[in-house]
Amino acid sequence: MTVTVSTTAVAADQHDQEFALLAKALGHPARVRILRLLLARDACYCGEIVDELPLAQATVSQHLKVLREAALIVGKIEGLHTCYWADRDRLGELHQLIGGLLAEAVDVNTDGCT
Amino acid sequence: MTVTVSTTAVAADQHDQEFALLAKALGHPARVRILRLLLARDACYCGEIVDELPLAQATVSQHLKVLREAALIVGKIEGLHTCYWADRDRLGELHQLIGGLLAEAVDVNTDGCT
DNA sequence: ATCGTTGATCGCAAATCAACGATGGCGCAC
DNA sequence: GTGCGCCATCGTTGATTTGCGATCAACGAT
Repeated sequence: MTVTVSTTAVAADQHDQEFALLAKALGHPARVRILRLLLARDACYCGEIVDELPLAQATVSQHLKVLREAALIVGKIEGLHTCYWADRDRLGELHQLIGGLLAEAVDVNTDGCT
Repeated sequence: MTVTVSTTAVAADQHDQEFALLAKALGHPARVRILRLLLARDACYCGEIVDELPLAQATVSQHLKVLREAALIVGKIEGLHTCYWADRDRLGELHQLIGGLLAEAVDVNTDGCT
């Protein structure tokens, strides 16, 4: 087991990695749109998502894959259709990560340059 | 002035655009690291950031540019040095955007597929 | 005026991403 | 079995990103 003494540089790096991974997955409007759609609808079929977006089926599938790899959404084959839904907790993780950043040293914001 | 009636599709698109823009800027570990560094230190010179990262000066400068373009950080030339600091409010915007997403329809999370 | 320092920018190479048509697997209907 | 609809994946194209050395502009010091 690794020592969990403090915010080691290594641990922080992994933090950054995780943060970046999540942020990157949401770094494209189409993917934000898809996630919003899934959050609003609780769950829906891939076809509905394709219908909703001005993109080819292959492209949407690609975006879904990126979101899946970031674990922001889950897909389950259901006979003919594939059902997708958002993992709210996973998005919550990103929310918390940012919250953690914002909490770091909240004090004077005036320019301490000079 | 535009009508602010409801969450128009167009407005939502702009929302997604903004969301993606911010997320994309944070979609690289080095940039997360830089932002963390600036948040922790309130403000610091470019050189210090370069020293802190295992990257060449040109690369760091490039990352700083991306963060600047996303308005997540601010840079001010100060004689020889350039002083950078984080815009906490801007990061807060992303935080809120995610919060807004999470708020959308918080109910049954069981699979409504079948 | 000529350095040395700082940091932004240019230009290049490698890697990755975005979008799409085409293909293929899989399940259902016949 | 054959055919069809759904969707993941492959392969290709063009655009963007990443990382870096080299260069350049601005500035302070000599």
